[in-house]
Amino acid sequence: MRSGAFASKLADPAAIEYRRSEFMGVEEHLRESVVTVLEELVASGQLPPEVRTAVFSSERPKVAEHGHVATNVAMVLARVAKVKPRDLAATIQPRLQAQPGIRQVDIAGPGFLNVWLEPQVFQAVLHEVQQLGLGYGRAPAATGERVLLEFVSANPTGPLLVSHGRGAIFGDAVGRALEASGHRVTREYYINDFGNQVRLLAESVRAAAAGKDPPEGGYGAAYVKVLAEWIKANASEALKDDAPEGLLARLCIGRMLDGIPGSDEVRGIRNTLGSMGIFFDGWYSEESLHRWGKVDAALLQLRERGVLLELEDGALAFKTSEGEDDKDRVIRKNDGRTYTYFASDIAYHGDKVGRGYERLINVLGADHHGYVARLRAALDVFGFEQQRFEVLLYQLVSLLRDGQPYKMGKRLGNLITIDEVTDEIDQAAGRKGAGADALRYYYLSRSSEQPIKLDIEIAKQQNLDNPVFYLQYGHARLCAILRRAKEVFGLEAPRFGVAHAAKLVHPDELAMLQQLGSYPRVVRDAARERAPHKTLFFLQELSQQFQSYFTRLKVERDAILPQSWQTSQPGWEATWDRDKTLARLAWVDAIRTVYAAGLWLLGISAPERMVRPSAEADGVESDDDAEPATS
RNA sequence: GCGCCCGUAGCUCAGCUGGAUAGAGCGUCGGACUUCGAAUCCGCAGGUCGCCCGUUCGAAUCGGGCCGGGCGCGCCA
Repeated sequence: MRSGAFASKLADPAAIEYRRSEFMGVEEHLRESVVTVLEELVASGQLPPEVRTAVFSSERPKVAEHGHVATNVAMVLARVAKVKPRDLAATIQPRLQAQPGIRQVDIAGPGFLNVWLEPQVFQAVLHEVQQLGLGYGRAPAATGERVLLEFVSANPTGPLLVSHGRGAIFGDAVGRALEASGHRVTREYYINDFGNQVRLLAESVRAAAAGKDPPEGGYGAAYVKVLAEWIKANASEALKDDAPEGLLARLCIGRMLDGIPGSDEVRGIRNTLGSMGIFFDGWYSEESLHRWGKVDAALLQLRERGVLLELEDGALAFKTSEGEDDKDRVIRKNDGRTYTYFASDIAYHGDKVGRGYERLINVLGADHHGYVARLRAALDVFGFEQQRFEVLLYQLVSLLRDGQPYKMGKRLGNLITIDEVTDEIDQAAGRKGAGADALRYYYLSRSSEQPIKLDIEIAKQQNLDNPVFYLQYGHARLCAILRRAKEVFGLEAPRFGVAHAAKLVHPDELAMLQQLGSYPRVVRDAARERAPHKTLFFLQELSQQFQSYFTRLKVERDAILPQSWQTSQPGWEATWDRDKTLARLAWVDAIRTVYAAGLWLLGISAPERMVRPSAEADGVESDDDAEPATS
């Protein structure tokens, strides 16, 4: 089951087949070669069969002098083989060197095997990328688990705030990563449209419509007044004293979700998410759980399981303390009829189980950590295996303003919404969607386990030197080369041909092919570890490699496309290596393909052109410059 | 007090299923434009990987203990 253990794969023929069909790049070429050599040594009795249990590395060394790829196999096997690492390395070395595609093998340090490969091994990556196009790196679709991914689920009693953005973006990126590794993902937003907060919103709107202050604990931000105006104009009957119970609340929630046309304050949660490329398959209403009797039904199951406890004061509790939780949790208050949110959540998760998913994933902010044990207890009652339930906690976003802690409050009227931040960046960058890209990049450039400090002012204004534009620029630049090739020289990237590929011999070109070859592994790891930031760091590195190469070519008086200093010479075409240009175009196109695939996994757009902003011209009052508090 | 997360360059962060000389961006300083897109590239400087023990050929990485910070421990959601 452990990936990396060649033994388990050899033991299972099907696993071998799977592995062979799974392209894993240059490192995997060495891994296979090592396995072949070890099998030879086992067969000839020079190594005990136990070496098959070993887990060894095959990776690109940090320094170029250590080869294209290196493995620690001799060090790992030394103990079980009862030989010194360097002696074992010496046994493996000549046989490994004889394997196809391997040019040279050195023994180094405590027993590393440093390996240099033939160019064909790298060039094969180009073939693979061309074959699969944007599907490169992705597992076959719909071969994995059926997953229910619940995220955001923010209270619809207000617009989505920048802090909600992290959960939304992280959850969406996890969903994309899971899909890329073959899982079938259903995205769901649980709407808390029931209970006290909703009632408070309705009362606050009623008060605002009458020109009064909100009730104790109510909502006082600007959007409440906008809601009140809309209700007055479009559904004033809901404000009457004899209006049906809950009508006003339903109208308010409806507007918070779908927005009020033309209003910046109430743009609608669905629209906010949609503008960031985040779409849900389901919007599950808490209120409907009650309306359809699912809460009562769930509690009946709990009662039958004997996990309910009547408290002395009339309240009803779930004996969650029999599990991991540290105390029992009340599900019906001591008035004997009011359910807590936990009652709804029990029913909701019971419903999820009933829908037959193989895996349930909840994305929650770290402040909900204490809630996990409760959910596990509930899922236990419904017979759902704990291993198939995951809670992904992301650490919180703390807001700063000009370096000082910034407290948001629903009554303070100082809410910073996602829309507000993305709008400002859109405007500064002169492109709709730039803000969403920037926010996505910012949140995905940190591990979910890392707390984030977000400075509002910098988030809104510091945008032209935002690293997201570096990535996008890299992509646009690749597109520009391909565009120019076609428009000026009538050349298009050719299909893979061995003769063309053989023209790719520049060390940087081979190194980048190696990098492209590791992309499928990055996708797999990002999905398996629920760590989309790994994809982002991969792309960052890819971009750096290319831009560095591109400048280096210039220094070396070389170029992908013929330059004016060449074409201005009469008869220049006689000395032009046209096949090399074609090979490089194919190579550029492969990089662009992986680039676009990776950006898609992050939900960041991959523009083919970027309009360069006039740097200082509109420089957002740049006199109080720099003070790089954040990022 | 208990639980989870974090502590790596001046700042923001990667690296953590143990591997060779710990990386990137921003910032500082110095270089590279005849632009296949310079929103770029190259270089210099910058580190007790919070501290202490332990595990072993080898620890930023694993285990234990401390120190410091964030969050949680509601009949709120």
